[in-house]
Amino acid sequence: MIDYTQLLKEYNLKVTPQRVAITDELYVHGHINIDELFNSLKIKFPSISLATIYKNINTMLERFFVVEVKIPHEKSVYELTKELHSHMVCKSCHAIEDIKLDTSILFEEASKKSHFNLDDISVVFTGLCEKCSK
Amino acid sequence: MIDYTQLLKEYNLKVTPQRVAITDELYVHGHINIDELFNSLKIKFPSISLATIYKNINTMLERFFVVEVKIPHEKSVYELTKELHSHMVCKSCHAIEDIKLDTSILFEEASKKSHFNLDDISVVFTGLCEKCSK
DNA sequence: TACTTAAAGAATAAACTTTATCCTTTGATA
DNA sequence: TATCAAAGGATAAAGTTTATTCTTTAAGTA
Repeated sequence: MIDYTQLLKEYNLKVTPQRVAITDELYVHGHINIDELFNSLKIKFPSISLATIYKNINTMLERFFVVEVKIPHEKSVYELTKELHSHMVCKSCHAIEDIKLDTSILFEEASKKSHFNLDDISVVFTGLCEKCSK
Repeated sequence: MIDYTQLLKEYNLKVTPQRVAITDELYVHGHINIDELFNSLKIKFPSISLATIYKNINTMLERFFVVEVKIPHEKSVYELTKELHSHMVCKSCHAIEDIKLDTSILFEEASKKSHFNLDDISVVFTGLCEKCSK
């Protein structure tokens, strides 16, 4: 497992074994929901409390160490903060993949057509992944 | 109030006063969450049950009469099904506005860059509305 | 227009999800 | 190594959503 000590410290998060494990799960899976995270962590920490998962995810959200991704018809998932990207979700197997796209044109179009002062965009595609397309 | 009888019937939804009122709220507000809907309906139907709101929203979702919109950092809102459009959310007053954009370029880019078979897109912008920008 | 029936509404309980509380343990700093 | 704020675990409490039961009603039909 990668050493996430430095990364956690950069976000002013005290380095605990549970947090390191959460970070690793997020890193390995890319996107994970609360239940999956709880079940994964229980392997390493059989006595871990669900409250610990919630508390950690919440403080990690506060510090912008992680980001919540809201997906149509799915439970929210969490991912490590990284540069702006979009998501694709498979309707069949529920796999989630990142994709880097140039959203600037859409951003400009929206800014021009509306009176909003926009500063962020969230794009989620739905469809079938390669495996499920066959 | 507009007569929503025909519209409800087209979606095979039995026409009840509560459903007409829900439809009207959705039409008037554009986007509304469960709490707001419950509180609005209580004015007309003081004895309405929260379960009625949930049951109706769920059957309306099943029949594709309404759609759930998931917005970063906000409660889910519901809207009447209409042609494809995007959303803008104000970080300050939480107002939500529809905007019609050409997402085909983005759609094509994602289809080309990935191995997903994409069929839907959800775009949500965040920023400040006109009033809150001042 | 009255009759019949499946579906909807209201009240309430139950299930599920998230947060709060309390006490113990531990990581970070000196 | 000692100190202390913060984190973890157990559990209760709060909040959200669904299920159950019974009553009422919309919609089709005679």
